[in-house]
Amino acid sequence: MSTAQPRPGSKGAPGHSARERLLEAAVDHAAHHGVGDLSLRQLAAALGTSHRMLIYHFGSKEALLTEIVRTVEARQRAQVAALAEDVDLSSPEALERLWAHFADEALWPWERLFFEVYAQALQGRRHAQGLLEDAIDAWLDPVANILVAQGTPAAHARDEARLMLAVTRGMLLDLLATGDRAGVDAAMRRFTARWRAGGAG
Amino acid sequence: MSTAQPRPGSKGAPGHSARERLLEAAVDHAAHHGVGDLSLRQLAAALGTSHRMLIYHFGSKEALLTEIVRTVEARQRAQVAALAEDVDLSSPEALERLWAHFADEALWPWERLFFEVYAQALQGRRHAQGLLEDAIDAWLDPVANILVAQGTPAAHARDEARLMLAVTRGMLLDLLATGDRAGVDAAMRRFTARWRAGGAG
DNA sequence: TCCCATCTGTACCAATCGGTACGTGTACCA
DNA sequence: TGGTACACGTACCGATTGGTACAGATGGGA
Repeated sequence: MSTAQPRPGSKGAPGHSARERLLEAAVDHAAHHGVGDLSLRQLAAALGTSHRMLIYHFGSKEALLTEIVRTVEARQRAQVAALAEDVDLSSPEALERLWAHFADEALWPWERLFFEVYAQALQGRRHAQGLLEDAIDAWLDPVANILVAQGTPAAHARDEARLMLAVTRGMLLDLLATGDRAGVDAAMRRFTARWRAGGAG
Repeated sequence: MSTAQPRPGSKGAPGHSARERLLEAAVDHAAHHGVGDLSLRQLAAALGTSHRMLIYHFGSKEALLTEIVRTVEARQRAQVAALAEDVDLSSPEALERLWAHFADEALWPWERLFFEVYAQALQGRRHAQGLLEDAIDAWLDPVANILVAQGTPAAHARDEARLMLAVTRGMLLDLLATGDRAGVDAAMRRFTARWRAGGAG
């Protein structure tokens, strides 16, 4: 059964190859159903293909999971870069604006997936290690730059960035568990207000 | 359909029943090997028994996992209660003392397990839901009490507790991923120092 | 002594898993 | 026209899974 998708075998459009279409759909499925109890057959059925095709295009389940993790990671990084351009970093409300972005309910499936893969990586699962390596380090410089633009002395910027990262992720864990946006926002305000008052220390 | 569940505790020594001994060993095994790819046979082999016994004592794999989660949760809560008694809450170094406790490498396996189960709960896994319900709420009052003893106005205590919880968990995520105790401690110091300076706001 | 409840292991079951063998259809190139 | 490389599905494989059937222990009360 061929779907109504564009050229299945066209070599001229590598950006829309069958493999890339499958990967995109697989990542989306992973975001909404998790990756912990994923089987090739279930995934293939959800994508309208057979598990044989997943093996064919990705080699193995492990390789497919690795690719999914890499894709999620790349999207996250692209998002940070985009945010750094969209938001006026020197604005006093920049931090609130950034938090409002990450707390948006539309991103929850992706954040759930992030924490799930993160936890799997902490337990030594091979396919998740890629995310673990960059989970902290890749964020420190971009966040530090934002903080410097906010007036933080460069000498403390990386420590402050590490703190900011921890606060954001801890708050997201709370938000995803409770769904209590108002309560989490109130707690976050305690942090940003104090940060702005004594940030130059 | 359903096997006849043996009611535990009918014996005279419930504290040392075979079931409790198995559960304790299973929890310990879960802390060191994770719970994501756990099979009854592998677990039974590690505990020196057969998977038949795990089914016999706990009814099903799902029920065993639920019990493991409940045990981990109970231990955590007992730990908080013990800490609140051990540490002089009005001491200026109380927060540092508490953080030093949670950051201790001996607890890392338990914290890895906590985050793994937490993430599974966020993905809807039934056996993990118990932990999710109390992951935030059960901690707010104890932590708020500590903060009040530190001088935080009661009006802000719960918001501050929520923030403190998020910072601690975010920092633990960093620590478990990087193992960089010094770096994480430095970031944490940025938080506690500012908290002490402007905590009464 | 017999009985019954608790506990444990062996052998087995159907289901599902990741992965493979093999045949087919199709688009492009010569 | 024939060839070839890719894309795809059906049917199957051995291994492993959670769970069950059943047979043996063991020990305390009658």
